[in-house]
Amino acid sequence: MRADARRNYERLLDAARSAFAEHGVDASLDKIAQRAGVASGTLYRHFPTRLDLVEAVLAGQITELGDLGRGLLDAADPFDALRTWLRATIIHGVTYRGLAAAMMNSAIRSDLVSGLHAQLFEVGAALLDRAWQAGAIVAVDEADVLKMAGGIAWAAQDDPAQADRLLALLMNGLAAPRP
Amino acid sequence: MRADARRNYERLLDAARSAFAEHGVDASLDKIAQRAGVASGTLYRHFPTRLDLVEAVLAGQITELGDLGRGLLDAADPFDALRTWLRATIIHGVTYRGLAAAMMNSAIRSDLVSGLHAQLFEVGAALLDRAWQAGAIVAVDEADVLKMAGGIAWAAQDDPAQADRLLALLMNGLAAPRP
DNA sequence: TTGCTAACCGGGGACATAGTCCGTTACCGT
DNA sequence: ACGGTAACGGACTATGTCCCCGGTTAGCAA
Repeated sequence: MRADARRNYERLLDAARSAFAEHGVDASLDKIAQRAGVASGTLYRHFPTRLDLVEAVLAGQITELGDLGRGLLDAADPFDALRTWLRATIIHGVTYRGLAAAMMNSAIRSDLVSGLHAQLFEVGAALLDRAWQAGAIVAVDEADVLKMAGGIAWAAQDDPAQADRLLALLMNGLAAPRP
Repeated sequence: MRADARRNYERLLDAARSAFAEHGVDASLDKIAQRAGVASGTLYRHFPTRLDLVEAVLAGQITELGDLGRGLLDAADPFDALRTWLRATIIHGVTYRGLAAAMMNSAIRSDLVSGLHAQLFEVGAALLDRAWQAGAIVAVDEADVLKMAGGIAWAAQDDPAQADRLLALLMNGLAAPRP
C-alpha cells in the first residue's frame, strides 16, 4: 500500500470516528472527507459504501473491548471483572454516540458487523457465565445484559456520571441475593 | 374549525404516529402527508414545523401515561403499581420507536416538550417515592429510573418480550433486599 | 340557494447528500 | 533519474427532502 494511501486511510478513519461520535452513524460522508483533508472521491476509493466505513471504525473498537474482556477472565473477582468490562463497554457506547450501541442493537446488519457482534457477545457471555458459576450473580440471559448495556449507553449519551449510576442499578439487579 | 380541516388534522396525526413508529422522528414529512392522503401544503398548514407535529403526537402519548400513573397512585401494592406504570411507559417507547424514548433522553428540546417531560417525570417520581416510603425499593434517583426506562425502550425496540425481561432485571435492581 | 373565505392541492425552488467519472498528480520500483 | 500506474481531486449527476405559493375547491352561515 502506497504511503499516501495509507496516510489518507488513517486520516479518514480518524475523521469518521469523530464524526460518528458527534453526529451518529448518519454523519455526512462529504464532511468526513473534508474533515480528513481529502476529496470525496478518495473516501469512496477506500470505503465504497457507508457500511464499509462503519465496519472499519467498529472493528477497532470491538477488538479493544474483546481483548479487555479476555484479559479479565483471569481476574480474582468475577463480579468485579464483569462490572469493569461492562463499564468499559458502556463508556465506549457513550463516547461514540450510538456506534457500539447501534451495533448491540443490530440497527446495522452485515456479515462483518454480525461477526463483530458475535465476538462481543462471546466475551460478555464468558464473563457472565464465570460470575454465575462463582455464585456472584443470578441466572440471566446473556444477550439481555448486553442489550441493557447498550440501552444504558444510549440513555446516558451526554452524561458519563449518569452512566455509572445506571450501571450500578444494573449490577444491583444482577447481584445474587445474600443467602 | 371546519369539518374537513379537523378530519385532515386527525389523519395527519395518525399518519405521523405510524411514520414516527416506523422510521423514528426523522421520518419524511412529505411521505407522512402522502400517507394521510393529503398534499404537503396541508400538512404545513396544520403543522408549520416538524417540531409542531412531534409535539402534537407526543402530547397525546404523555397525557395517557400521566393519567395511568396518577390512577396507579391509589393501588394496593406500590411496587406492583410502579412496575405496571414502567411497563406501560416502556411499551409506548417500544411501539413508537424512540419517540417517547427520544423525549426521555431530551434529544428534542422545546418548551412544550419540556413541559411534557416534566409531567412524565412528576408522575414517575410520585410512584417511586410511594414505593420507597413503603419500603419496597431502595433509595434511588428518580431521573435515573426514567432514563433507564428510556434505555430499555430503545434497546428492545423490535422485541416486546425482551423489553419485559429487561424490565424484570431493572425491577430486581430496584427491589429492597429482604431483611 | 348563494357567495364568502378557509382550506386544499400539487408543482417547483432551494438545498443537502450519496456516489461516479476522468483528467491530473506524485509515489516508488528499477 | 524516470516512467508506469496507483491514487487523488473535485466537478457533476441523481436523489430525496423541506417548505412556499398561487390557483382551485368546497364547507358553512345567512
